[in-house]
Amino acid sequence: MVEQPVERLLAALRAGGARVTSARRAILESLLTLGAPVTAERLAAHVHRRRPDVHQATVYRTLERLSNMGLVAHVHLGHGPALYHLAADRSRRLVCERCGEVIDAPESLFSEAVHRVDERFGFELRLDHFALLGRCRRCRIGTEAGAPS
Amino acid sequence: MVEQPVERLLAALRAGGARVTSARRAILESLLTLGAPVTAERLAAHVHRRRPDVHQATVYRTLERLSNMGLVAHVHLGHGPALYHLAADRSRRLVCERCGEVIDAPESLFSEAVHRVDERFGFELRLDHFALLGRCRRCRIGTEAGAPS
DNA sequence: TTCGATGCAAATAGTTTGCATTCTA
DNA sequence: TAGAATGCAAACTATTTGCATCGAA
Repeated sequence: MVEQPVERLLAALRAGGARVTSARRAILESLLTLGAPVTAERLAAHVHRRRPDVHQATVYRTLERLSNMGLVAHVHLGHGPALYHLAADRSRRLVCERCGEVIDAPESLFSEAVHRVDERFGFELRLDHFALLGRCRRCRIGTEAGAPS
Repeated sequence: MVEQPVERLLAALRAGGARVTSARRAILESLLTLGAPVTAERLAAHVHRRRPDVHQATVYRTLERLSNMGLVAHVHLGHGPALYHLAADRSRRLVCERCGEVIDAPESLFSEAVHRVDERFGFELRLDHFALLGRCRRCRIGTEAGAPS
């Protein structure tokens, strides 16, 4: 939404041993401008408007690189494409499997469950990796049958 | 593992208005025999051993039908294929994103979080739809960097 | 005897990869 | 100027679909 420190991200890239290219700059600018979790395709389309030469494959490769460096993260929605967002974003995404609405829920709602799983199984739950699916307020009313996907 | 009431599942199918075919019988028998969450491919391979004529597409269509009827459910592991299992199984799967180990955790561990999400957002969380990713006891030791997928 | 189910092949969606070329550090 | 990053096309994986045929109810 608002202009953000692209330079900080680029510096982090460089610090991590990666190279700062114009394609990566454009991709990060778009990611910041869009401001919300986006599919690789939507991100690529946005980048394309200014830089038609930047290929989809580069977007994927850049997102992978950024993921490995911990700068961006992605969640899977099941059948659809993954959603990418800046890793600084600590909220959990509740996604309605019916209408697609995305709700940002604070991490803290799940901290107890995460703790219990750790205690019981020694398993470190990472809820940021996947979307948390379910039904939003509107969709759970009057729709008992026929769960998709 | 052990022999199970295939007939009960077939009866449920019939009761739901679906037809009982030899392909569906074979698929359900395999699903019961395998006894654990399986990919469509692995299930199809198992079915193939006895019934080489049953096509992959039929396995997918049958799984979809069974899902719609609530008899089976599936979880997504991210990049890989979905895992299908009998819906009667109420446990949640913790999947190590590093070594792939699958841990069955009781639903109850998450009931509080589910409740809180409901209270706060009116959102009905369905944790059975996705695998819960993280790191198992072994893998979280000595591996701080480089989270895959 | 009528639709639902199937087999087959082909299409599709999303993502990855090989390779020659380009550009950053 | 070495090696990382890119563009492009092609491969790939998981899944879906169109269509003619078959078979359960």
